[in-house]
Amino acid sequence: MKLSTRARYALRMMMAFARHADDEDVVSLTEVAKEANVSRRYLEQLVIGLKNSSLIRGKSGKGGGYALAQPADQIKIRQIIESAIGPINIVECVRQPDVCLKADDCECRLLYFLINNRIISVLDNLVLADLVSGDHLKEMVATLDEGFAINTVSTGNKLEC
Amino acid sequence: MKLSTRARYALRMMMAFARHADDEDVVSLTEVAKEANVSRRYLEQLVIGLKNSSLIRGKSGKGGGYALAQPADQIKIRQIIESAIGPINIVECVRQPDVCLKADDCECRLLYFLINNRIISVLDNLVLADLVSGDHLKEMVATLDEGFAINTVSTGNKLEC
DNA sequence: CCTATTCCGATTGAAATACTAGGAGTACGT
DNA sequence: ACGTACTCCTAGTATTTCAATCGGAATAGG
Repeated sequence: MKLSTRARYALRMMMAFARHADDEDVVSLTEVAKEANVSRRYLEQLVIGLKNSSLIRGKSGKGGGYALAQPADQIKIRQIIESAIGPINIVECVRQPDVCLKADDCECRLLYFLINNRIISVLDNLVLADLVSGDHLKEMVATLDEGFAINTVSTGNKLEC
Repeated sequence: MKLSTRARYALRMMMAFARHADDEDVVSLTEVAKEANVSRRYLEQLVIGLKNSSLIRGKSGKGGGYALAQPADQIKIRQIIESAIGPINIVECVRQPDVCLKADDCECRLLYFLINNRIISVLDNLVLADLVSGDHLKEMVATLDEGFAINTVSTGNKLEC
């Protein structure tokens, strides 16, 4: 039940492209990789998905790189994540009932379906711009119940998120 | 982003125990394994977590087995799943900000925190009894948006869910 | 023509997951 | 007392997924 690095790096990259959206210029993966302290080679293969989903456009050759293909407030977080790890689908049977004999009358599947939809609905209702500015997110977190208070004490030294 | 077999088998087992809750009797893993078409040996190690969380009680020796330790309407789905796979935590930094240097000011973490809470809130608001009867679940699914309609055509021959 | 980049696929390495197996301890029935 | 059918505990293996590396072709700017 973990979100893979593929998804997390994709988000980070998109945030980097969004921050440079003012420049007409593209941003090279070498830059992004340095900034995020991640292997450029790895980002190279993740970025392909983003491009195939038309979220960014690439420019080859020297001085090349990537830039957002759409405004940051029109790119849903879901699109970014799904372009990195495929359709959100916590259990196979949710989207592909044909993998399971009992799928059409399975209580568990209803549960899985609900969970899946909750996840999708968060990701559908947030856009890249929200992630860059953070204000909207902070509001949403603030409206949560007491028991769900976010812990903000960080004492570590690695960079993980 | 998949729900592991550990979690799914744990749910299936709990459903089996819940169905026999009328009998004062316990249900053996041999039976459950046969019913669910899964290795008994594997279930044996999954069931330990359920027992340690006091969701079920075990009875050793011949004629032994397991039974719910609480009424099915007081066991949250979250308890079952967390006893199988540990605390719901889609990214490390959500619960343990100390793994990341930037955790206390990270937009991504806010996003991960929101997703995590959505998942937890579904699992907290459903109980084992809901899973056994299915009515409550069907209601909840029915209230979802059009776009989220559940597909119920099953043509497969395996048992996956 | 040199260099910095995107672009594409294959391969390796590491870690998590799924499952198997051995065997000790416990209780019931005969 | 003995066989049987369980729980219970731990170790090991096999499989799959994930993360990351690598080689190299194509593209474009200077």
